[in-house]
Amino acid sequence: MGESEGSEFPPKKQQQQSENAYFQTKKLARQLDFTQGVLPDHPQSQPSPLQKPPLLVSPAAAQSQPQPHPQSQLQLQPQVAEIQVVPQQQTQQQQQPVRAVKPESPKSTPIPNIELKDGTPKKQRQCNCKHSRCLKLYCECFASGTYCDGCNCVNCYNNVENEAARREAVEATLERNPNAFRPKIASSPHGTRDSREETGDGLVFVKHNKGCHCKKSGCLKKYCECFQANILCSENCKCMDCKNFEGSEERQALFHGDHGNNMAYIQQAANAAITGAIGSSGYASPPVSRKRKGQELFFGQTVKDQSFDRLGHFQQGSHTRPPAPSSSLPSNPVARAGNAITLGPSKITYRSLLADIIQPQDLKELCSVLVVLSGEAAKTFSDQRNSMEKRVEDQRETLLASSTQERLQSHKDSDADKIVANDCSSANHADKVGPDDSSSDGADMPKGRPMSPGTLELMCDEQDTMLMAAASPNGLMGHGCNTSSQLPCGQGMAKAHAEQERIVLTKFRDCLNRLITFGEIKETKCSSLARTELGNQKDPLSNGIANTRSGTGSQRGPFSNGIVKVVPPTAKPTQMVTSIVSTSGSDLQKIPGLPQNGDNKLKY
DNA sequence: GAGTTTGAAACT
DNA sequence: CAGTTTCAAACTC
Repeated sequence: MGESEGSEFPPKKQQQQSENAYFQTKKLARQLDFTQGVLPDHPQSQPSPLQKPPLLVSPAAAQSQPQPHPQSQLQLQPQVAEIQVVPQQQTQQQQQPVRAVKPESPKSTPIPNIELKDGTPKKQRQCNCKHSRCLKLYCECFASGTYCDGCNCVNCYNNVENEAARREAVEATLERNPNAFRPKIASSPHGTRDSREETGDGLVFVKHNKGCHCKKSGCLKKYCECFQANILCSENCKCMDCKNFEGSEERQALFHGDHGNNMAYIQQAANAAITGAIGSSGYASPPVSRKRKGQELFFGQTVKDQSFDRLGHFQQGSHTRPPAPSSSLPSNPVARAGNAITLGPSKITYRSLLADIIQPQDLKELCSVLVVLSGEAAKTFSDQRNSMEKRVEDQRETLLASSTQERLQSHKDSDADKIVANDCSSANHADKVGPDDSSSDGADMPKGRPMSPGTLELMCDEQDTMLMAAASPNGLMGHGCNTSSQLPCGQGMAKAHAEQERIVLTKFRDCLNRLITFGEIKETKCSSLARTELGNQKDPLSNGIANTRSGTGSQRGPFSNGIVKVVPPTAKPTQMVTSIVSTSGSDLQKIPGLPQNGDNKLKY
């Protein structure tokens, strides 16, 4: 905390008086003088080509969990080739801040650039901080968890060169408010609005966590964080004379005739499609959260927003929003169903990138495959062990027929075998304990839902006996492995178990890897789609972001509203798993007793 | 571009 | 927690 002074900048009251001294100190520290005003490009003499590391990080991380090490969440994350949507650089003022609370208003919503963090991205925003050293939440860069880069700030400490001070500032900020770096706009389970027409039963309302406190802007200017975030004010707000509510004439007037608004939705959708795949609580990139009540954001597959309908959805009546409108103002109903979130009355659905890749039946099939694999491995090992037993027996007979000295040696071998046999016995004992344990363990298992034999079989470590018995339908494993056996069955079983486990885990790993691959493919598609469409947006109202399968005009209809449609991977789910599993090992297809049909069904 | 307004953040 | 101050963005001219 030697740097505490660094984070404890302008000592409150005396700041103005001692500002000179303060800055002098800081100048000493930085040996830089930015008091000359705005620097053209890199005021902080940022040496590294540090793009504003889309830090998405910190908010996301903070979102997902408490921050034991807050500072660590504000690190660069350069290697991740994640995609982000940033506003198109129009004017500097229009540049989209990274901060969740600073999305552009519909009026001036910039067209976002979807950029890969591979070096191509452009800077999102440039702050102009002068007195905060960019180490307070006043600074959008800092607030968003990014380093300043190319900003017009003065005396900036929000850079790598001043990481220590920065870290201090982060800590201090988090100390004041542990949620400081979390997204302010969040969807939360809520729900009064009927969503039966949606796919799910839950509702999620997007709203400002803290709410705004506007007094004069009517919440219809970008001073208002809610408005800026393109959401309606909620019960969290303590605003006065709010006009940012469903049914507000002023608000409608604001949006009517402003087709540019739809860019916001495109941006939202694109962002959501790209970054939101992780979940609603994912990255806090501002556009993701941008949403308007009564208007739907569609991340997903079925986009059915109507740019005009959204206004039609506004409640009629009350033009004077009650301070706590939530009850009467069902803001942003978001129906969540599985991995899909449907917002609002229309059908904008948020879906995970993996939503179409894996389905319940696929999991069942996968489990079946793994079970079969396990059994096959057990059988194979049993056969091998049987042959080995035979060889050992033969050798033993040979030894018995040899000389006395040889017999002595034979005894030694025999003792060794006995030792192993004892191991086997003990192992078996352990195995025998297994079932008992399993019965007790069973209490630990999910109750109410008995585990399937297949699942139990997969629990190699915990229930060896059960596994071995069940995994060898022919009773192979039980053969020759009892406490009286003089054979090294303990080793054999251990090996068999290990092999079973290895095979199962290997296949499962392959499966997961392929799943990841498919997810990445889909993500890539989404991002390229969004980029393409956002780059081509001419008439967002009529075209918006089209279906990636642009050739299929028939599918264009529902997406002719400027919302991204996330096109699922070409592979069908079942085929996907088939691929995932069967292609991971042709040996699977040789397993007897399994369907070997050559059709598109699963082939293990 | 300068000045004003605004509301969040910071502080008391 | 409420009131005040500081701050930077939004806005206006």
